[in-house]
Amino acid sequence: MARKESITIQMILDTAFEMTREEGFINVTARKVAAKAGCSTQPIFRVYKNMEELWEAVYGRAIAYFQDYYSLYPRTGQTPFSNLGMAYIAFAREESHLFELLFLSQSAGEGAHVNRKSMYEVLNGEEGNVVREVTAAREAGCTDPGDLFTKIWIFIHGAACMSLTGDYDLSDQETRKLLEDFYMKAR
Amino acid sequence: MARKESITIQMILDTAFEMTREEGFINVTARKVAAKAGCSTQPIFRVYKNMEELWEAVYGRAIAYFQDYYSLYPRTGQTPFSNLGMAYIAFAREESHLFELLFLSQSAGEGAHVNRKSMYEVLNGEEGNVVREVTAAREAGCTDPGDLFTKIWIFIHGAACMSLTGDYDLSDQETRKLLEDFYMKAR
DNA sequence: TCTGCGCCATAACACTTGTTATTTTACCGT
DNA sequence: ACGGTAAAATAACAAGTGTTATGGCGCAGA
Repeated sequence: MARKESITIQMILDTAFEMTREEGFINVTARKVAAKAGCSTQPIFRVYKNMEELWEAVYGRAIAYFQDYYSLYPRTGQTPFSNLGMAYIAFAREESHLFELLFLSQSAGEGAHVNRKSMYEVLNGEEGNVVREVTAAREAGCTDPGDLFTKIWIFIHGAACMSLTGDYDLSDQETRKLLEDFYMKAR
Repeated sequence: MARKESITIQMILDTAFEMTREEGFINVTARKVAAKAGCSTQPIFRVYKNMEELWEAVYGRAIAYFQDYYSLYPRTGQTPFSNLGMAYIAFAREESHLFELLFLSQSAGEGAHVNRKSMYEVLNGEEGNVVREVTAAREAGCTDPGDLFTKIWIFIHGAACMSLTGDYDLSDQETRKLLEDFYMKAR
């Protein structure tokens, strides 16, 4: 009946996502994606209405990528909080373009941006999680868990953003010590 | 001898800087600057070799702007650290585009980017400054001042970056309390 | 007043962007 | 084998970028 499709939506999304990882969101243009995928720009606009739709798909893929990254990151710290911090900071260092896209760009869509509140909810579903940790700390007569999580988030977000601009030079060991020390004092 | 200059380098730089403040660095193009300055693009390339040179001038102006902002910010806190934090966070909130340019963009030039170390040096020349504060804390038997400044910087930088994406909703009073509480525990 | 130099505006060039029209090409059903 | 049809390639359009060539025009010196 008709010609068989040779460039799938998966190939295009994979290519665009990989380019976002390596070169940053700003460099994901129709022609560059096409060149890297080894085709013309036409298949892109067959499977996506326009570039914005592709960018949104890349954004969704980035969220999933971070969740995988976080869940697979080795838990070497003594507390859920330090493990979260270690993973978050490492993600900013190793996947700076994805970190920028997810946690630093003021996105156009309303509920699209990943922030403190959405992270709190995500972590709530996790086993041995940070939220339970801060709640337990509250019952032990410490700070309000909401406040504590905010303080925690400010700190690890700060370190992560510094690592993004190359302004964070602490080793993993030093970071772990710093985080655990911070948690003990902050709660 | 010749026609008198009507568009000065000051007019162009002023316009470009104001556009960076309001619309962000990315929107500062030759034609847009010219339109806002009420002239053609020609005067721009008379006083600046190319756009990159103008952007560097804007960057320099942004640094000076931040220094003014910081030095004029009211000192309502009880410690130099909390005053630094209040000013830094307010700057990120009120001048988000300038903050992004100065503290979040990985600049091309080597020594151009403002970071923890350069801030440490700037603050060192200040009266009643943060550096002296952390040094005094050390003599009182507390943490190493370098470490303490790093911790301080991580925290205020984190809050500032959150405020950039609208993910920081604490009032000035709450912020001040948070910072002073953090400093007392961290040192 | 005139002349010439240099400022400024207009227009153009070369390039990149998203997007779309047109044409070629390959496949599946007949 | 052959047509039709959808996919893919080619090419084009409109808009926007930095930058440069061209030409008018206004002001200082004569």
